[in-house]
Amino acid sequence: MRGFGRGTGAFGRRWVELYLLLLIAEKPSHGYELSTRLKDFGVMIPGIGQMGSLYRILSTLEMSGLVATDWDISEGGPARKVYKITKEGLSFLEDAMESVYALKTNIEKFIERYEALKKRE
Amino acid sequence: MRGFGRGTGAFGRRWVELYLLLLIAEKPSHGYELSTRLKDFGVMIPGIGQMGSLYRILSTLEMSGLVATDWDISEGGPARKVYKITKEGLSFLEDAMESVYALKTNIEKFIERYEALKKRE
DNA sequence: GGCTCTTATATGATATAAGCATATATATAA
DNA sequence: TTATATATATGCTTATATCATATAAGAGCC
Repeated sequence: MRGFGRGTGAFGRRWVELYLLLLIAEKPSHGYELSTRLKDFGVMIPGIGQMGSLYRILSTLEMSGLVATDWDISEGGPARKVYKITKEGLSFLEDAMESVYALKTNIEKFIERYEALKKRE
Repeated sequence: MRGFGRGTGAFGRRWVELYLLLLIAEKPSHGYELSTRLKDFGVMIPGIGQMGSLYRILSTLEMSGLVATDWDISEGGPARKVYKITKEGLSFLEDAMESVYALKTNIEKFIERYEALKKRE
């Protein structure tokens, strides 16, 4: 059993997809930039330790029509594939927020119960 | 891409392990009972839709020494494999709480940023 | 020019986990 | 005797995560 919050298995794939959708909705970005913006959230996310996974997740988002892409060659250096949110992506995110709120409640319940357990000892 | 909070991919495996450790720490239980106690948390958890996955996760917890088991044949009906937390399990849970608190902060940040995005539109 | 570093995207191979079906078995209720 | 609830467990297939590697542009250095 591996640890938590140390880059392996901290979240599930679905959550990473939501994080990416939010980041892209805030501002269109390319994959490499998204990896650094993800780190700013402060909790390690699975499949992101290695860039390969991130690109694969972005591909699935693109294939399912939640994001669209443009190649940006204006900056010099290697070409950048810039992801932007679609209407479908925004409404998917909106629908998914229900689960995010539920998760928050859930985590709070978890903490509450853990602390009750601690007191009991 | 499948949905969230509908039994598929809502959490990661590592979180399920934590939930199970907390439940078992609160009260020793057998697998079948744990599946119903998990549902009481209100958010669907991956690998738990089907009982098979739950038993496999419990096996890994047992193999790694975080829980110990006893067979209970006192109640009638099929024998029950009762899981109880070990010292190692408790200290693992304690260490992991750091990640749980971080997740809470993280989710709050997510919600905050989503709501800021909504206002901007 | 050749060397290394950072930025940037992507795929191959393998290990782990999730999801679905199924097997086994005891007791109770209809 | 048939069905239902309880109870544990494994086989198989697909999906995901992890690790390694390939490709390539530009920048800085010597």
